[in-house]
Amino acid sequence: MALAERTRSPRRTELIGIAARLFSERGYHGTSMQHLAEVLGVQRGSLYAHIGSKEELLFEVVTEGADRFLQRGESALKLEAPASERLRSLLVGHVETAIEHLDAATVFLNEWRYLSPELRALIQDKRDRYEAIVRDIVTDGIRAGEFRNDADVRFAARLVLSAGNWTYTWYRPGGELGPKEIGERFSELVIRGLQP
Amino acid sequence: MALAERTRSPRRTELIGIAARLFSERGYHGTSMQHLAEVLGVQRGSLYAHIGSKEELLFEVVTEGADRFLQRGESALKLEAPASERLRSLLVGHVETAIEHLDAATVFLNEWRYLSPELRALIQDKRDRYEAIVRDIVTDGIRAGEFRNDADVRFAARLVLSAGNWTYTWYRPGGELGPKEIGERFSELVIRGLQP
DNA sequence: CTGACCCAAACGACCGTTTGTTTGCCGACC
DNA sequence: GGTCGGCAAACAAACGGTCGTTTGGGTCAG
Repeated sequence: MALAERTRSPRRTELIGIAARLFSERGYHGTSMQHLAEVLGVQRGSLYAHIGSKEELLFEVVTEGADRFLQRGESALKLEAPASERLRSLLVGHVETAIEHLDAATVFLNEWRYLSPELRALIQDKRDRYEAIVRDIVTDGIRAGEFRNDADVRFAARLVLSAGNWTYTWYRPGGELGPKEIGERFSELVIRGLQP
Repeated sequence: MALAERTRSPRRTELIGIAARLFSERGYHGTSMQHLAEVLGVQRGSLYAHIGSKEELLFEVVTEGADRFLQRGESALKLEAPASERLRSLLVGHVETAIEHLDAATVFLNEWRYLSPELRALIQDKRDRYEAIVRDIVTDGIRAGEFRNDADVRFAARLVLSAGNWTYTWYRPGGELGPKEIGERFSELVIRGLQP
């Protein structure tokens, strides 16, 4: 059976969701097919009716995480607004994505390196595209005079990504601040740092 | 043999160094005793002459990483200087530590969660102390009027930690910029963001 | 001759994956 | 309306291999 046909199976989708949770909690190598099967309520051999391999499962989860970030990033880039506003939108979207899909985001950020070289390259490509989006926005801001023209674009972009990507390590649901507030505060600090 | 006695054995130290490298490259669960033994040039059972368990090895590496950060942080806190200068010193020291001991730092940041609850609590304590140091410096800066008094201390501290902690994911030795330059640029951006 | 160091072998458990078979449900046809 | 083919889903069992760890005996330098 081709992968594309299996993709729509509800049972398969359910399994991917379970994998996202367990991989984020115990790590990819720390999660066995046995663990996954127990949560799904099935024998471990039965999982192979829905997936081709354990790695395929990791790839699905990582891709899901990557695509969410990329989608949000691209819509922030396309906004008709000043660069600082687009940067704010991107950072808020980033934090929201990371928090609303905490499991997939955690696996995307932590476990993608355990993919085989071929699959990892596909993800690396999406990471590169995302980082390019951030750099483009910062560059626009410098050109428009919104940001200091001596700002180092690559460092500014990395500060933004660092702030967003570390969130999943300390955020726990039910805190006093929602995703949006967190993103707003981060972006305010970062944008102030970039202003002339 | 007590743990304290074994600690000074050169062979054991060598093993811990190998563990730092392999755990950082392949993850804790992705590294087997077999892998470690091969690099040391020994049968895997022989490793147990030097350590009590695989987890003890992880604990040693994580502790090494944690202590390095904590030591640098404490010396930055004690500096006789304005808060902005101490914050700069801390961030530079953080990045330097992360880069100079990239393996131990990576394991400390990534793999500590796989420790058993008892050992993990010991590390969590060090993490808390480190975060408290950052918060203290920011609070001092606000009190002294160096930083905006509407700055959110916890968010500022987290931005600093995020910037520092994400470094290991993208830094590769031999780049154009050294650890010190990287730390300086980050701290400049952050401190600007905090100024009134 | 004492320790530090290591080997060879084995322990039971678990790993990811494959196989052949069974189950229960579906729409199609008599 | 009843029966039957087909099919997705799951089972039980086994594959060869690896896991972390223990044991007992050997080697060799101080």
